[in-house]
Amino acid sequence: MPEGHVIHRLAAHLDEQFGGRQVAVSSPQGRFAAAARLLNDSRLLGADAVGKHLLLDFTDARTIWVHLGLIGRFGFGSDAPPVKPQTLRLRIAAGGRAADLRGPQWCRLIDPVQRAEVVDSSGPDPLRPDADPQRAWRKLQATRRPIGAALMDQAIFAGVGNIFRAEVLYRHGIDPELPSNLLPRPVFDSVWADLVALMSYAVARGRIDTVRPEHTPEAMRRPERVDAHGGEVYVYRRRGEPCLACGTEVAGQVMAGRNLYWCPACQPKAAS
DNA sequence: GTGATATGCGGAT
DNA sequence: TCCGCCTATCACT
Repeated sequence: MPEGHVIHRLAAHLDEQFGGRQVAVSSPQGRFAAAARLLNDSRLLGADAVGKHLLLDFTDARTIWVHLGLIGRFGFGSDAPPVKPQTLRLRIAAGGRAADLRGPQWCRLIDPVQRAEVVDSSGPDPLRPDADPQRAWRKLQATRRPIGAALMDQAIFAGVGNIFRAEVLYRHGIDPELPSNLLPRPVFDSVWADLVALMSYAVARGRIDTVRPEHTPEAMRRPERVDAHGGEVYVYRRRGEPCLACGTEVAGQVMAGRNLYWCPACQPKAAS
């Protein structure tokens, strides 16, 4: 489920439901049991998101560091006995409500030093008001790696994932193979502003929409047409389908270990 | 039932 | 560049 917008929504929701409250912490699955016992009945001070990292701060300088990975997810419901306890890594409950974490890549108890390391190792996060895009710009200047790979690097663009990578490149007509250090500064500024806008919208709406009104086919406006990832997109997972703007077949290729999609006509190679 | 796939990442090769 | 990991879902037999 997770690009940065999902984590920011989770942080806000957890904060709203459990922030400032004494909470029951458990690990029905057992894999987080020792830490859960330590935290049980203590107070959750707040939840914060940095890129794809979710940080749950408790009293006594204890923090739960959650990274959902590819398949992790939080579910919210009552604190009735869980349906599949064998996969329930972490439950946080108070007032009859529970937040259930399953399948995370990491769920660890960390101290303030480790917490600072998580924050410091992240690049600027377009969803955070304190983000400094200049840090991303400097890193791009120092590498010839394709911009399509750099966008997946959490030390450069924290919170950007495979959907936003494909979509922001498409919306700016950028060839994914373009070396990062050849990206013109005005284009970078525009990409950053677009990430802020697209990701903020995704936080607010709980889905990713990137298609401009003039490119939205009538058939796509119907709710039932909404894609499995939960929104309307130009190229993500549309390999072989016609580009919404020009009709060219959307291309697909693995880059940085993940499937990348783009339109060869709208995102042409730079003339050499 | 089986296998492929998924908005991710670290470690081995 | 490949592999393993964590879990759920969906297209197949």
